[in-house]
Amino acid sequence: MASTTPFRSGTRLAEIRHTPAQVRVITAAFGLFAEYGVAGTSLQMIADAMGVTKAAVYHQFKTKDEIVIATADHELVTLEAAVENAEAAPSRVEARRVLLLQLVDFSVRNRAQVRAWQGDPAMMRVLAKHEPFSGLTKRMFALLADDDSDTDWSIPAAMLAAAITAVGQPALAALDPEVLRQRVFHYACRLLDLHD
Amino acid sequence: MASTTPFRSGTRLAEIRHTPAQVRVITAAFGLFAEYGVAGTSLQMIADAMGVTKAAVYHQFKTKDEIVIATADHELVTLEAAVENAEAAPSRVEARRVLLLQLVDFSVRNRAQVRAWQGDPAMMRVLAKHEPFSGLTKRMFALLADDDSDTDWSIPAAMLAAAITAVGQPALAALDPEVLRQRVFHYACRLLDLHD
DNA sequence: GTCTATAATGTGATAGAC
DNA sequence: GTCTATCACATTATAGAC
Repeated sequence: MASTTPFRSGTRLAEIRHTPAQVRVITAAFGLFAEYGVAGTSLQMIADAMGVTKAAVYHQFKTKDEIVIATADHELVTLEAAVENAEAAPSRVEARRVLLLQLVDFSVRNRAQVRAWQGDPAMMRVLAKHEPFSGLTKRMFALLADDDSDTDWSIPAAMLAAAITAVGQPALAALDPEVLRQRVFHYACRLLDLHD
Repeated sequence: MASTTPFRSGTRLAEIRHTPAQVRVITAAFGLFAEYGVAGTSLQMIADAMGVTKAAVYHQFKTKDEIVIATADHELVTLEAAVENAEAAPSRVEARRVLLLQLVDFSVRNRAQVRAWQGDPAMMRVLAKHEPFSGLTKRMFALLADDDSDTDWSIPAAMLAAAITAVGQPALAALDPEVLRQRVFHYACRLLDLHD
């Protein structure tokens, strides 16, 4: 039976079990969400992309919202690992550096998906009610704002998050990933007044 | 620089005639687009927000895409004015400064709308095929990149555009507009290595 | 300009056969 | 797990009355 789960501070680990069939739905759905938005993606489009019928998709997830949450959880695993790496850093300055590097790396590797992920109202509506997401956001914010000064970090943090996801813009699609990684990291450091 | 401005080749002025009834549709639609996204907003929702029926909305615009384009044009008038003000500046440094100030001011005044405007895939799909928008984007980019160095401005320009629209994030909703304006401008200048 | 009525299609979702 | 078939409802869109 389910005894008291060893989750630390209410934040559940995003290590959720998904069957291979569910992962296929998640992969197809996430790509379509990035291209057409959550509201602009129908179950029929997901089924067509997988080469199956709507009912087959419904056998894996009971509702469309469950698919949205599952795609989010699937990505949150990577973000959670990045945050945990940063939290394990020896100093606060180093922790910020590690977090930034990993956020940039994560965004560059996903590009368009990351941009849609934070821009879509329908996606944000479900993520706002999703504890693992809000918990991760708080931990990231704490890492960024944890310094001696009495600066209000809410504005630069919000601008940083938005600026990093700019890697998904069509105008930058042709750029080499390594160049993009380095230069986005450089400008992100400048935004936060860090040395890179 | 201001003397050589007869360059309106193909770029139509966004002074498009809209009847009062059409403006009422545009206003209602744009608010809903910001909250639910374009794909997540139905004609029924627009009609309900206006207190009329669907057919009354259809009488003003033949298709949903026409409503999307009309809302864009309605906002582009303000952006166009900002670009023209910047282009009329006496120097390149001053032109950039004027453009930045007006972009920030415009974004703060609209907040959530601006964020949805550039984040929604459905909105971007119609704007990409819309010449007045791509023309304005090119003129803004030219103002930002117009300097002596051989720097590639595509990355910081994309990050800047995204960072400015961060003013629409829910976490910053409670902040005083004037504070938001000043601090976003400050960080935007830092991103571009300008003095503010 | 706004209404009622309706067409044609797409939507999320369910039931039951294989 | 996937399929066919179907449901109730919402969607874009049209036609014609007031």
